Amino acid sequence: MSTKYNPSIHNDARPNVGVTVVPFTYDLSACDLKVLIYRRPIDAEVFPGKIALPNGVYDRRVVSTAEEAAENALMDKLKIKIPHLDQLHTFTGNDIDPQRMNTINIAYSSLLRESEVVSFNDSVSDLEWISVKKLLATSSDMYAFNHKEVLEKAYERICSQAEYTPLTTNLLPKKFTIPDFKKIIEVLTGWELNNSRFRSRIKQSGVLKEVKGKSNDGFSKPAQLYKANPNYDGYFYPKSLTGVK
Amino acid sequence: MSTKYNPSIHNDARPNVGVTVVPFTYDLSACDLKVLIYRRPIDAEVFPGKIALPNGVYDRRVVSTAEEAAENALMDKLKIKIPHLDQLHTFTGNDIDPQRMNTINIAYSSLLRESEVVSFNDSVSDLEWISVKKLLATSSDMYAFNHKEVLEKAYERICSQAEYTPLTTNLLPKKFTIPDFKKIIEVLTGWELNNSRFRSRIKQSGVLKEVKGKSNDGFSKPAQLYKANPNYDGYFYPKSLTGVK
DNA sequence: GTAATAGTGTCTTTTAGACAGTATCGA
DNA sequence: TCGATACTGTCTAAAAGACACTATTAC
Repeated sequence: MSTKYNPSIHNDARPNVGVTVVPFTYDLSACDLKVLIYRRPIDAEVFPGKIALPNGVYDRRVVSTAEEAAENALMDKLKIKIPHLDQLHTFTGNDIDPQRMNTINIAYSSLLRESEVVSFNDSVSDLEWISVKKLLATSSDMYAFNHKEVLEKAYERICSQAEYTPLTTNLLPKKFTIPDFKKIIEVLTGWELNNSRFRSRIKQSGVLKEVKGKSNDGFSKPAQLYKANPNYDGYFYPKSLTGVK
Repeated sequence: MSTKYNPSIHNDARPNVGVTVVPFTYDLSACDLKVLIYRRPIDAEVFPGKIALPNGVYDRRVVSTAEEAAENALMDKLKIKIPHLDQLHTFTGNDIDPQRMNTINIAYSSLLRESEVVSFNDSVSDLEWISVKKLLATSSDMYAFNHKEVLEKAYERICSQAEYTPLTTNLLPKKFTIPDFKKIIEVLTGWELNNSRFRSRIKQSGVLKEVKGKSNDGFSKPAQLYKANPNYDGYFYPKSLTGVK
């Protein structure tokens, strides 16, 4: 690292670098977490027809950060400009690419609101929002690259974060109800939450802010709308998010 | 990523890739977290004389994973074979290297036992174990590359993990006392822990295993020795590690 | 004996858990 | 009115917090 930069000397040492994005959204009516995948073209030279997550090459002539490369990969698929991106993990090794290139794969997860992305479902035929639970039941050789491993890690992370951060509010509409918020945590953690506890914790912590308006599903009591408190920093009621029994 | 691998075509796109390791140890008698740094040579072409963390180039001809490159970087400095490595973050951009090369820096933290590394303190003159708190008070232009940023992130992570995982046991001797364990958590979190609570949690959780023998400092009651329970998985008493007042 | 730190017990306060009960909508 | 879900209150159980007390070492 201390030698002067000389492209012709250094190029040969350099590994192939790519980015992968795991775009999540949450289907509020089905209470199900979904991920965006595409099918590799039938005539692709590697992994034809396999399931893949949005990805791209990190080309230093085109981008200057990996976040930029990840944004471009999402943009390619969804035409979304400023997605919420979290760096997940950097995978390295010879077994990511079938040609056994020594590859570096910088993976991101992205939490998206259903309303912002769902319209693209039908228009592009190789794209699909698919239930994460269903997809994870699929054998890893149905996936391109190491994408099952990436998805597993991203899913594990999001479920774990649902326990102690309000990050999942990024998957809900901007205005949502407490039952919505409660439900998504229950879905991701597998717990059943105590209702009155949950509500008092929200009040105490200030994690949500009440906004004007009520939900109305047309056949039960309307619920107060809230938004995520943008100034809230830190854990979401550290630990008291324990389940019923 | 779908095009066949051809080095001559792809090389030009590839960024410079390096690894950085943040090696931590804990000075039990001073109750102080330390980090291993070296001074860049005076005649180095970049950052001469600056403070740097162990680092190295990721050369795809030499290593096949980033972990391997990180192990080599530590090995260079400390002759340690199998260090405990955690992937921290991957930094990317044009501002890591002064020549404004587009660089990818995969950073790791490493938790080391004092007994295993301290002997190298004196032998190599450009190496130094230095108090993290003191070092972080130093302006970022005393550091090489983005190494202050890397150190800050690693320190933040280790302090946060001290709250809810038993990871800090990797910084203690293999056999240690409950007061030792309590103290390191107090130092890293800045809390003062309730003694009887702390002990009952350790019993309940099974995070430690009692071993034969007692400590003896020569002037107070000897304390029972414990080791980290290798089968313990998950959080260390999720969240009940709250402080005194 | 004292100083010093290890380790336990016990009481009070806080928080979680269970669940009954009230509120507000559509039909 | 009823069915459905939102929301509140109250009692009990469990865990945290404060702190006094006992234990074991060197001197």
